[in-house]
Amino acid sequence: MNANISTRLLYAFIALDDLKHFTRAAERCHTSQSAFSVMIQKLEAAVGAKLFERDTRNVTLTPEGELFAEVARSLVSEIESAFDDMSDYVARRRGRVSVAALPSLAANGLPAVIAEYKKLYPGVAVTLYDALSDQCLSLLRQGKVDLVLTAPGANFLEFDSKTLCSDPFYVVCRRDHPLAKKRIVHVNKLAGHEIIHLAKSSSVRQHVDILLRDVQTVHSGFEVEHLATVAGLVEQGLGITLVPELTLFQFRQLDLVAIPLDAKDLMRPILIAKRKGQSLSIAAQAMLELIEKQIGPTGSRRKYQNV
Amino acid sequence: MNANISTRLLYAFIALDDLKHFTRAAERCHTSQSAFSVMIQKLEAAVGAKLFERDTRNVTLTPEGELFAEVARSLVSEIESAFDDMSDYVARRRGRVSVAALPSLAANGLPAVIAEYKKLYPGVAVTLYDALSDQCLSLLRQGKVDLVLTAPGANFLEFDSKTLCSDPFYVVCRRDHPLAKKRIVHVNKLAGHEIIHLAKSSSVRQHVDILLRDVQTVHSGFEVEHLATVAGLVEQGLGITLVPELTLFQFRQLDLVAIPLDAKDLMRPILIAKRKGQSLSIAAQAMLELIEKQIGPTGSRRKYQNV
DNA sequence: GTCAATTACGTTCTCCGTAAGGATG
DNA sequence: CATCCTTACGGAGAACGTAATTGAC
Repeated sequence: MNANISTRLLYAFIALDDLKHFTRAAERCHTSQSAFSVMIQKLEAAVGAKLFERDTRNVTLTPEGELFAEVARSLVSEIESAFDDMSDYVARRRGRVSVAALPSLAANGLPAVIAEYKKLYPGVAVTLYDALSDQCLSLLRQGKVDLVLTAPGANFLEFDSKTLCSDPFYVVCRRDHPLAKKRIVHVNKLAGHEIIHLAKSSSVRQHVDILLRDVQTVHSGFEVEHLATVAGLVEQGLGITLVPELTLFQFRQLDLVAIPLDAKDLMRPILIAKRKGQSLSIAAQAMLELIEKQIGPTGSRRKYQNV
Repeated sequence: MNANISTRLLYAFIALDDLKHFTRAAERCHTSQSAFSVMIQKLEAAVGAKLFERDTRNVTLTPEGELFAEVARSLVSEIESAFDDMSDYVARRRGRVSVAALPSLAANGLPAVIAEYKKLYPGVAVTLYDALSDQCLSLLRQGKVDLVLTAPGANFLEFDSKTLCSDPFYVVCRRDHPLAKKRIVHVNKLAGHEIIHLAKSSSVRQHVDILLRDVQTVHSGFEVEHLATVAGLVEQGLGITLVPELTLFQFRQLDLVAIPLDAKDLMRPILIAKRKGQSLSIAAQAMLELIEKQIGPTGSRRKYQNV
């Protein structure tokens, strides 16, 4: 008794059980009647028992056939539902994607992408974490998220990553500030100005420090955690600040001006990362592709220029 | 996505999931590694998704692969248990046989057969009905029993039947009866004797009437239902009786003598019958064969001669 | 350079369909 | 004699194994 059954045999059996007629059952199975006859014989050999009592007139189940009929029908339905299930995942009718992103990206670029994604694949559950870079990467390491959008820190070799876009820096100041009228500001022009900083741990600050390495600016004494705080401080005229484009939304509503910084070579790269050597689920792959398409390397400056 | 999967593919998948190594998994599946590689590709095509992430060093499941792993393992275990189940039936380790028989056969020949059967196939449940011929056949018609052991009545063409043995008639009388000393009695010698009869509806009586068609016997006036009653009456010297060999056990214990009747051509045939055009279960087939072997046409006279 | 999966390719074998055979009512 | 399952047989396609190739460490 060799249990190497294919689903075709099970379908053949069920067809014959339903129709009790070789010729018609063969038709249902899209095969010739002789081939069908052989298939039934094969199945009987595999099972080790005669399953149908047949002469040229009648086809009936043997007692073992009746037993097998239950088995076969339940197996087929299990197989079908299993495959339907798989097919749902493959077709992204079901599934799950988890993305972690820096708050700036989570608030700014991603919602549109996620909205589009949900429109395309309404059955897929999308989870979004907004967290600082380290936390994002920790989530990725733990397998809690499929994708991470962040600015590069140390140890990026641990992951498969790809630059999505480069986030250029802007000077943000009050409308009545001397710089406010400029169309573009060179880094050197920042000398002597009071700068409101973010905390040293932030990735933005690290870039700013590099930008201002050779410029003699004045430290305002403020090192705050949140951009909203920075915005408040700037609005009160306590200084100006340097932030990447993707965070400019934090300064909207206020009477502030954002001026592109002329330091094209020193932009904050935005990376998308996934676990190394581990492939993405089909749902996650689709998310990755959509993110790459929508937050590609092109066109981001234009979009967010007006604060 | 074509769901025509064979169990071999599932086993291949599971082997690779277990071993994470094509070469070793191929060995477990008794196939070459190249064939195995193709099998996995086939499975992936059938499922419609890449199931393993592999390079020459590492083999890991993709997210879809993990999903499929659950599916595959559960399917395989279902298939295996289903086939094991069938195989139990085929090997008569499990099953059910129901037999209906005339009380004389149920009490006499069958218990030994059933005991032997239970010894051979302890897992098969055996049910025995002892009933009169009509009831037996009714049970068979309803499908409540697989086999019937009875003496032929009308309408036996309705069933597939086969003569098992012929049940010769005996004269039963008291030890002090004139016939008691005979080694064999010819029908003619019964003339003038008082006969205790069974009811007209019994198959035994119908045969007796034929036997005695041309013999002038005296009717004792008794027409009773049960052989035990006949036995009691005979023991009290109220007459003699004619019964087939298989009922003689009813007269044991009593001080009676059974003498073979010299009427070889007029024996009660015992038939075994099953439903027409419906094959027996494997368990029932085995029972039929055992019955034929043990209650065959030979040797029955010897066995029951001494009352 | 070695180990391991994939691809190439020729052989074998299985499977299918046409057609003949045989049984049944 | 008509129906319809089984068997026979030849060809097409699939699967397999050997061996060459590619790729990773």
